[in-house]
Amino acid sequence: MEELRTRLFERMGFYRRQCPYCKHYFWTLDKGQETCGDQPCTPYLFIGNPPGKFRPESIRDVREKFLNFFEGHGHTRIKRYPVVARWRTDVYLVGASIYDFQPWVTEGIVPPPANPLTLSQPSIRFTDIDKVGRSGRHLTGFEMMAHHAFNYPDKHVYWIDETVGYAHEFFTKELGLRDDEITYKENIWEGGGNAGECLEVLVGGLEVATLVFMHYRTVDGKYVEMPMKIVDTGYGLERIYWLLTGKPTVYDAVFGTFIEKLRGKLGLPKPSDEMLMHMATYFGQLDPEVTSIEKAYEYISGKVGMDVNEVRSTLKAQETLYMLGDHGRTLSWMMADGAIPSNSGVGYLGRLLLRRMLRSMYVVGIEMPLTELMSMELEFLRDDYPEVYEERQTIIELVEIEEKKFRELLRQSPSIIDRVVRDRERRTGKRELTVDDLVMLYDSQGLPPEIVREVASSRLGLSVVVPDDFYSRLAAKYQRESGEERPRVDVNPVEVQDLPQTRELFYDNMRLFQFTAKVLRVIRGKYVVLDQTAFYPEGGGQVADHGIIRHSRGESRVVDVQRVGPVIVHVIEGETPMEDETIEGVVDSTRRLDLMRMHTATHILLQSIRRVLGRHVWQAGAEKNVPFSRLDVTHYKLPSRDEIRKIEELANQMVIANHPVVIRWLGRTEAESKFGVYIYQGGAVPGARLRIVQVGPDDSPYDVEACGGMHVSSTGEIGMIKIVKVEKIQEGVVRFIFTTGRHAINYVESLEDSISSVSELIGKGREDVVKGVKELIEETNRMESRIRELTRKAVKGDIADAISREVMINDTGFTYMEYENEDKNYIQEFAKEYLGARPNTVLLIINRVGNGTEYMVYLSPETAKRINIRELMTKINLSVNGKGGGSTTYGQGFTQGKPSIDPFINAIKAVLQAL
RNA sequence: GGGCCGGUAGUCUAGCCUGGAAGGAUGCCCGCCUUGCACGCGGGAGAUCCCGGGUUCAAGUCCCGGCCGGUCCA
Repeated sequence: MEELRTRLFERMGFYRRQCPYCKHYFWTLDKGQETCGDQPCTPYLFIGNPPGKFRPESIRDVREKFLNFFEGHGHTRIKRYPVVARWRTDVYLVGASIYDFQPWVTEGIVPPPANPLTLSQPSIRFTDIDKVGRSGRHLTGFEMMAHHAFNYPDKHVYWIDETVGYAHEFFTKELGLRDDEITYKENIWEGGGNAGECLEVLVGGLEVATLVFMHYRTVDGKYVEMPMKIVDTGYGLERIYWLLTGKPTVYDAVFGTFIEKLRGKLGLPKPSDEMLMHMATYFGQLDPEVTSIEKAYEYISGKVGMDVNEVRSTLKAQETLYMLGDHGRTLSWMMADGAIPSNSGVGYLGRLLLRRMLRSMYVVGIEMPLTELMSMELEFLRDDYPEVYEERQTIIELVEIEEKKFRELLRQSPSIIDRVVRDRERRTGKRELTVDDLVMLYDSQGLPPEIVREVASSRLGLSVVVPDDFYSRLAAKYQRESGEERPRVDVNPVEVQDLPQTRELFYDNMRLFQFTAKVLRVIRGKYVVLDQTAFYPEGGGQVADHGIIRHSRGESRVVDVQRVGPVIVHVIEGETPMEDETIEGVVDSTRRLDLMRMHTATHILLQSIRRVLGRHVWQAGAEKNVPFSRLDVTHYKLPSRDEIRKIEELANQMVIANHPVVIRWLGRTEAESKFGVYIYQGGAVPGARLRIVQVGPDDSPYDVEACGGMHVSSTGEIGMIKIVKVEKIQEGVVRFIFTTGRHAINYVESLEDSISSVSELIGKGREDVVKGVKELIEETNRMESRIRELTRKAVKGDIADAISREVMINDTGFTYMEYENEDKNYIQEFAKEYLGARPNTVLLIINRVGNGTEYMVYLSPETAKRINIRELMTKINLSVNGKGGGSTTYGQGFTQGKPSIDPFINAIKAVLQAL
């Protein structure tokens, strides 16, 4: 790596040194400085002794100071992006400000919203989640303040000299630090397929900013110079604020008032600043793994001269408070952006945070409901993130649902654990829980080992050893790569890669249903590629067009249309056209117009759902098909009947209003800044220019999305939007099945038909069907109880019958009943009653079914002590050539044909006589 | 997207490994006790054992498929 010499360093006379510990080179004005100034080589120097002259009253002061400074230096301030990265397919969350511009801006395909620009981007990283609350400086959520400059070959903005100059000026002039308090450490930065040299800005042992000079692409592990040179800086807002306050930890600086308020409510002990300082330096420098926590407590206990147990309990509680502050904020950010806790996707990351919070609260014994804690957190966040506070109702409701699930899990945990213990005991004879059991409990039930240990010892008197590396053992279980997507059509891209891109006539005219084209290729007599087509290929959730292709040999039916590489492939049935000939294509226009109605209706419906249910609603998938379409959205519970009605009303108001549907192509950056990332409902859309579909007039559009689909030109064409069914397809995702136009009419008519049929069947007028069905059900109930009564009478009659036949053999009674196709339940009831009345009797029941005979023998428990029913059954089996067996009081067998009852009777009598 | 666990009266749950008449708790109904209520005691009703197929003389239990719920990981 080349040394990063800049004008600033030369002008001011910085020294370049190498750190003896980490071997990194660094620049400093402090002649006596030996180490690089970063953890773990240099201890914190600022705690209790903040550098600089600027003393911010709140974190907002720092943010404003930064943004104002760069605005004053020719940067345009832009709005922050959401934390949920819907414009990207490769990540769920924004982890840095540069994520906002990847890959389209960084690849040079679209221009940035401004150049240079500055912003403060809330970012989320889960990589150091285990250290949050403990290390004193790690957070899952932080704001990355940044200034970016995008240098093109033909347009240079600025590069290293200016960037380092700005940084130094900001820290010295704005924050009032001394020149020699700042160290610049050289390093290499890599990520997201790009790389570049970087300078880490260190103050008082803390990294407060990173200045990245991105100008390589990583290809096969090698660096390839790229045409663009990007200044990618990241200033840690929370860290800088921490530095300027000199508080023991970043959490005290950022979440201080929240934590103290919470501590007050919970009545938890407050650790001394000295304790916190030792904790922060210890954990800060050693970057400990989970295993060395106990040592840390001993070390701190020695340092402050306090009992280790007291230190442990105080600091554990403190860690939890810290972690709650951080996780709560990250969770609020995510949920306000529509990440609903669930078992998959970005929702799982939300649940992970929630579960961690609940688990820690349980371990420390905090009994406050998480909803209450989150309400406090949201009040705390109110001034900095008003847009998050806006969504508090949804957030609290989501937390409540997850908390309920957790409590339910806790409630059931004793019986779940008990079952596993007994299972283990049966298998190995030992009353214990192995590590495998703990893994299984966590993996399949979500029961964390901390809770299992607690429950096992208090409820089952079992001590459980949880290994220190529990969670990493678990991680080892999951090392597998994901499968790739299966192609939708059996044509390999290689087979068509030499062909020119198919001209897409449907984008020129969405109502072009007849066209002529040249056949470029026919593959295996089944797949046809044309030079141009009006057939819409499956995409954006809209299914493919159908129709016919007329050619010299006759007609082919088009049954599917798919994109393969640069071309559109028509899947045909029937006669095959010849290559190079000119054909006539005819799109099934009725079907296509139906699909256009469905597609525009999907946009209207999505917007209506969002307006009724809330801004957390995002499209999670859709299929526009006939006769029914479906739209999956993120929502945390099944909408009520009332909400569904409101959605339907709102959607149909748009239909009736007959608004125009405007389609235009816009540059990506322009579209984003005009309409926001809401436009990415169908997922990330590639390309520099986006096809923007706007429903409603320009002055007040109802819905705007980036979409490649086919649409009607005014909403009135849809005719009607009818929601057919609403179901929860997975945690956090609700599916709306709906229909439009003539299919909606058909649907309503079929409902009418059903009502008519019911009305006819029950012989009541259409207005009285509900009442009529109610009456029928009541009638059925009455009849059921009547049947029960009659059965009881029949049983009594049969009992009398059987008693009259009963004989005594060796002081034991014997009798029998013979039935034809009798109900098993009836036989059981009879036998139960009979033996209740006459316990000393052996009861034989024969039931003739189909072309065979079932035979049953019943004994009371008393009689069963004298007679072994299995032996008895064996004898009967032999005498009638049947099969059967039984338990102690009940035997059951079956034989083909219908032998007389005598062999059954004789076999039993023989056994009784032999007693 | 993948793995694992589960589905038994209105509710909660045992039984499943090792097939043999589906048990308990709670709630409900009736009675006793009580001035009344609560408690207590006695009795009663309440289950297509998620659905479908298979194996078996016999399936809640074993096997296969599906549906639904939970959970962990990506």
